[in-house]
Amino acid sequence: MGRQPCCDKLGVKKGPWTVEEDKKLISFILSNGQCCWRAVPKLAGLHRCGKSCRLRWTNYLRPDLKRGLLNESEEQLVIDLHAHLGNRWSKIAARMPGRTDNEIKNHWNTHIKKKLLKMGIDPVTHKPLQKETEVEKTSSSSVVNLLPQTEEYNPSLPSRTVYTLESSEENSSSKPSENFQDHKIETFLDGYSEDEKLLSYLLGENEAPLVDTTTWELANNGTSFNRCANSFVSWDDCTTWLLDCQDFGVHDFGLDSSFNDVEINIINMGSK
DNA sequence: AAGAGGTACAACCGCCTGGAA
DNA sequence: ATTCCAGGCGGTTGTACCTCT
Repeated sequence: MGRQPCCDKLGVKKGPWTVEEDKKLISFILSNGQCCWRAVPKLAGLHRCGKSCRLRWTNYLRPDLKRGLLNESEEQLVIDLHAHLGNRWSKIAARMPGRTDNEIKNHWNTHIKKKLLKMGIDPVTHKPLQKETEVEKTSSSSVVNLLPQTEEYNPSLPSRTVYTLESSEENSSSKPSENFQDHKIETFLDGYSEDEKLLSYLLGENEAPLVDTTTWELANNGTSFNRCANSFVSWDDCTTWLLDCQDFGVHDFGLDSSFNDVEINIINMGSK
């Protein structure tokens, strides 16, 4: 007996979400909060699987998402977290407010993995690739000095992966030098200090204060829904339709003056 | 200008887990 | 103790977009 599908496959729409569908989903979540995803499509008037709705919300529509490419500091944090946690993207994402597991996973697979390989670092073990190391030994290149010096894994201490990523431009146009190495380490340490707090939670089972006030201050200062200004290119009119929220009920919740209040509402709903 | 190949990322699939009955 | 189910997770796929030739 096979597992029962999460929803009736017949009549369930697949593929990219339309603006109309997004509107419906947002409207529903704002009105009812996040509960019982299986019921959401029906109640929200969507011909989608509940799972699909949850994914769309958590990965794309949530107001606290940052959007846009990960910056250097974030990339570095991902690498460090990955060194400790492996492919546990949700755990990694939990340490990076505003980022989703899917986003981090995609970024890892498309950017970071390649960069590490290019640097002769095994993206799985975070150690120098065997082949590369041997080659480097014989060629006496200084690049070998830039390979990660990951400490022995110790559950009580966060180890550091001491290398930094270099851009492909850097990689292709400049030869490694001592200065370059220093710069890389400096860059890493700069980024690391910001992330020290988060990293301190890495190896313990105690959860970090994942959603801290700063995360939501982001929402409060009006930047959380500006994804169109960053990279949310598919919604040319994203602000327009948000302003049109009154058409689908935001009015009813006294949220028509400011979407930041809506976001705060979501926080409250989520914390219930 | 057009086709081929590469890249980025949204979305889907199927398995796993934990809680409720 | 067992079964069922919703939600969560990680791997993979599909496709739009970009770059190169």
